[in-house]
Amino acid sequence: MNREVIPNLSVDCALFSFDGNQIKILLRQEKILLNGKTYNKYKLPGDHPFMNEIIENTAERILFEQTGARDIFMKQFWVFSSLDRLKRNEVDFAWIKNRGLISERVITVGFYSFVKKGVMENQHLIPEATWVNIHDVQNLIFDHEEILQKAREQIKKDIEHQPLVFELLPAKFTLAQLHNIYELLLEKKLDRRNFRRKVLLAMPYVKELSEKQKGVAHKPAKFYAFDKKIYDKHIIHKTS
Amino acid sequence: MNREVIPNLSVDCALFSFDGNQIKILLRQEKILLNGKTYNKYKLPGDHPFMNEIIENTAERILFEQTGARDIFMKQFWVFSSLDRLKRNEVDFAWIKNRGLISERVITVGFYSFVKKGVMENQHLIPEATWVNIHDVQNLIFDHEEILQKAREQIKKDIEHQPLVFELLPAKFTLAQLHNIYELLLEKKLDRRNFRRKVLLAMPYVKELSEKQKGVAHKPAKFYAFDKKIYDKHIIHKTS
DNA sequence: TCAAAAGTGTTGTCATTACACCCATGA
DNA sequence: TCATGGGTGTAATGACAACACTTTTGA
Repeated sequence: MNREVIPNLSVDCALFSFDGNQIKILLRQEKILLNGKTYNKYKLPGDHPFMNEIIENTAERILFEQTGARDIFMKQFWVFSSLDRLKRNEVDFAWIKNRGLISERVITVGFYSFVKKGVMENQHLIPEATWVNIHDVQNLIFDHEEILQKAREQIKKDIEHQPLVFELLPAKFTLAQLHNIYELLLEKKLDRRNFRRKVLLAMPYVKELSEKQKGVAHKPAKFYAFDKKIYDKHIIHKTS
Repeated sequence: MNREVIPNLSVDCALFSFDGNQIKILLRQEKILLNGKTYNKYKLPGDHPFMNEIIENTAERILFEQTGARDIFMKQFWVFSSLDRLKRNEVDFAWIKNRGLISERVITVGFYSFVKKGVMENQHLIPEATWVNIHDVQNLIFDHEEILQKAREQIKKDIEHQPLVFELLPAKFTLAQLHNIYELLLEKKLDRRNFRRKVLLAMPYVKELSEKQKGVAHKPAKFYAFDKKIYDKHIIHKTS
């Protein structure tokens, strides 16, 4: 592969995961040297596309490099082209200069992506990468706060119409987990009973399994699974 | 302004208009010379961003250059980065070479935009630009067919939640025109009575005017107008 | 008086909301 | 036996779909 990169374009990935209770974001911890002082900043993983690489592959490559996992769900959602996005802050700009300035003008394509906790546990996260609870995110470099915010807004829209949340859940999950994820991503309360009914009636592709939770100090919940085949059939039916 | 451009990035604009009956797309007619023959192709207007220009301004500049109009509504909707997008066809690639090859690899950001017919009529369209009925679009260069298609899909989603169609209508319009636009953009029939009721009840920002149509050989329709102030108030109320 | 589009109401169905109690389990 | 979260049903309301006739105008 041709390793020459496109200097004025990059891809940044907001990678989301769900640990059973909370939404987590993958951030890279960056120690930045400036005038003899070290600053700690966090950064969404990103990179420049190679000259002969489509941006979806760039995103895939970034995610693989950070997590060791492939076939992670992802979607481009916005292009950020502000003129000063790398230079709003002296410390941030030092990050660029310290790694050898490619260009002062980089337009970036934001991707958001979802990874299952189980997939992550089988892989080796690189040392600089850390999962941060979405409510504890701070100290982001460049315009990465804005990128993350925009990702969250886009996700709110997208999950209403597409079965994306299953990318965050293990193959077997309980309705309480599903409920929890929707509440966290949409940032609003959903009535538990109405939610269950809606899933069971309006999402025939969420299939009940025979298995139940074990070892919990309350009535064990049934497990469910997302059935892609039923989903595809269902959707073709809906849009025709 | 620094006129150096970003070589590997471009902006392409799918500009929509409504002539009262049909949706039109602005295309540039391109005569391409290859091996002594001339080929006719159509192209969405596009250009490279300047090195110190945000892509939204690039889109604005493109629209102004083509139509002479400013303050046209627009929105970025997707990034197209396929490796062969400029080279799928020998004739298309000749277009690039004939104007001085900047780069064989150009990733493009698609914008869609809406312009009112009235605005256009006060301006001077450049000679190469022509309004083509959306159903008659053919012979597009590069991947512009795909870009246009994706724009139309995005528009279908966006107009369900945002008052974008008013950007296509004159300040005064009839409900029949509004109905017509929705049917054309959504590519489906909408019951006329239900549509009217929904507009009148669910869109309080579509205000009835006292004026009526004149000189039509049937019962004259009332004019309506989009009231942005009421819309803004209404929306703040809805999302809070 | 005709053609053409504007304008208007009702009814049935379905989706959404609000809301409270019993169940199964491990500690 | 208690604490914990799982699981269930009903009634009221609102949104949406289907559907046909009368009105106003210019020709």
